[in-house]
Amino acid sequence: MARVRKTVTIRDVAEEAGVSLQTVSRVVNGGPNVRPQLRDKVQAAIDRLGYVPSLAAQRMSGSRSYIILAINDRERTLADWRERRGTDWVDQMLLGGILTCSKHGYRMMVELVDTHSDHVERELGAALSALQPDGVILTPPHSENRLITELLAERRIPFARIGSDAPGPGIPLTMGDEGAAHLATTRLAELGHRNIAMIAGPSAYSLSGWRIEGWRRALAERGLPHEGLLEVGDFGYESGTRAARALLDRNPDCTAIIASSDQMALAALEVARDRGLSVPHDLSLISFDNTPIVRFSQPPLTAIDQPIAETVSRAVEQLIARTPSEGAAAVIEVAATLVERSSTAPAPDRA
Amino acid sequence: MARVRKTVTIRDVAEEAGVSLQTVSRVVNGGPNVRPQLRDKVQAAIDRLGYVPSLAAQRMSGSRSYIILAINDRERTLADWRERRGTDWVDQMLLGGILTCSKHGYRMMVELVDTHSDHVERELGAALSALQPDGVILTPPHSENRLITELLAERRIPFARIGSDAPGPGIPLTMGDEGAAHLATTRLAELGHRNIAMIAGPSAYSLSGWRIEGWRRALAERGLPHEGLLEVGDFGYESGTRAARALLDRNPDCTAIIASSDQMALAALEVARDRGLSVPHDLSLISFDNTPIVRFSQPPLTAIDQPIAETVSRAVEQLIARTPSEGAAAVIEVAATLVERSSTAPAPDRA
DNA sequence: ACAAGTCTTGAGAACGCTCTCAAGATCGGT
DNA sequence: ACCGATCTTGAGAGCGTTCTCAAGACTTGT
Repeated sequence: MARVRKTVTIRDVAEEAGVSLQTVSRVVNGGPNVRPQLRDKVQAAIDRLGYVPSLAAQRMSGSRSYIILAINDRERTLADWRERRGTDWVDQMLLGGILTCSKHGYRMMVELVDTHSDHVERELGAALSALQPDGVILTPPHSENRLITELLAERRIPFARIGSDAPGPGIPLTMGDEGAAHLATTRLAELGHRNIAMIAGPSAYSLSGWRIEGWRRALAERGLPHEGLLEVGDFGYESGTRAARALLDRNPDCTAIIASSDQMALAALEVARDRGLSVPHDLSLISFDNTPIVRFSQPPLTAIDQPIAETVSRAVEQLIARTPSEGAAAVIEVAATLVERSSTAPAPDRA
Repeated sequence: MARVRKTVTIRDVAEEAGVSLQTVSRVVNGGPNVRPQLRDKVQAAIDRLGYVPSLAAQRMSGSRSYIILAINDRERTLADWRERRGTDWVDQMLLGGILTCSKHGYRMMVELVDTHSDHVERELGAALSALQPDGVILTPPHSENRLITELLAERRIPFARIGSDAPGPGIPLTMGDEGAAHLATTRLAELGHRNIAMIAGPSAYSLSGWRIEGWRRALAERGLPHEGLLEVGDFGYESGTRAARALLDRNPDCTAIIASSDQMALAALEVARDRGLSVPHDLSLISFDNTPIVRFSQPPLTAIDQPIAETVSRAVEQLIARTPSEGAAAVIEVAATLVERSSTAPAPDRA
């Protein structure tokens, strides 16, 4: 491959191959109706020159921008990040997206948007105008933000809503939260636990509700109680501490807790330790997320693995396929799985 | 702000304000020589229409692309990510970069490149041609990859080399590895440890060497031994297990270990536990990285905090300032700090 | 062998922006 | 007031690509 001094343009290739710009463009984009012989000749010139089309120019000429924009909550992301909180949400999502994007010749960009501000519309609008992405991926808690979904629908930009199953524009994807909570609860019930508590996430997240539902359903199926066994946190460590304390104070018989985030679970673990409760001997713990921090705690936590990367990957594929997003797309569900480690054990005997 | 149906272009603004395109462009780019009165009028039109210049078009017209490209090692990143290994390198780097970029109106993109393949040049070349970034950030182990740095220099794209202090094109930035290792070692020596071991990283990373140097220097300053106290790992958990075992087998008197990554340190912690050694009572541990996993282990680990975000942020700023990268830039060093937790204690008495 | 397609190729405009350069307006010094 | 210098504004070209549309080369059916 020849060393390149100046940017190689489609014009250089056309000249090199002795054809018109249009023909080169056709070859590059795999267009039909090009004689095989000519196609080879052009391809050879492309390889020889190391030509790669400029994204900017492609975008300019009215075709796609080949960019997928992923929207994250700025506030939360930054807090997690600055304090090294241990959420690998961005990691998972970005890498899951990047991989799938690049497989299709797309690129992924991350945008942090502040949900609470009333600038949302402006911030997002600016990003959309500047980037003109071919698709947008919304993550909780943006997924069901009216302002955002409407803006996107209005601009006719295909978008995916992760963690939302509501009808409306955009492709909805969920990670099976109801089922996962049901699974975790059932697993604990099978181990003999009868007072299974839940530390839920904030109600602004739909998935918080789904998880509560799954937990309730499993409990109801077995005639187990749920009164007084629910606490709400904000996914953060401190809120987990508060919730676990309240739960344990109120329910001396509680032998199992499901936490809606790894951090809250770790906080519960700490609370248990403080009170001389052994995990899993006296108290079983299951967390949601399965981020890396949960593998190295003592004991390592049993956790529901949220298939973030896989979900984002699916979202990207949907967007690239450009499903005619109009007409209520069916909800895509990527199932979460239970990763058993050492924080769960049969309920202690105390007949 | 008016609801936008079609993309607002600079032309719309010009019309709205009754001026020429050029004038709008000047106002947008803060150009000089525009009468305040006119400037206000144009600005009003911009706000009214919600105009935001298209990145693609800006790039096309020969100005900057407003894109900074961050290059990461594909293999390593993907392994870490798939197995949820707990490196928050990408997170830190991306977010540190995004924040600083957006502060200056730039965007950051992440590219995963495979160092080992001989396609490096092609892969990277393609990314550069497609994106035409205004600057590139190289992370270890790419920072000193000749093929890459030469390609970048040749294309006259300003770039930063993180974790490299070698002379040559590109802005070198380091995180004070030598000093950090020296600091950690000294701290342990002050606690009375006399046999302080190090589990280093692979030699392909310059920082591995720097850390060894810092450790050696601190040891030498106090007349402490280093023979047989060095093991090399690959930053991964398993290699840490191997190294810790070898170290402890060979040096029964070893009471402190510095590991060149959190995962290797956690592995050492596990090895200690297996052998009935209490951390920090029998064995002190200090790790490099300070990723979130290290806060929730038992005990939480004392660690050298690598200021990745800050470093990337500095790199971005340098690139945007477009220092005439020619002419050996001075090495920029962002100092690492020691975060003391509970894995370090005075050396056990065994006179 | 001829009209009526179908393939293949190319010419030229268009995308939204910034650059260069020139023209008109304003200013300062004598 | 007058002339050159400086400010302010605008017209037009050009960036690298794809789109539309038309022209020429080949087929095919009768």
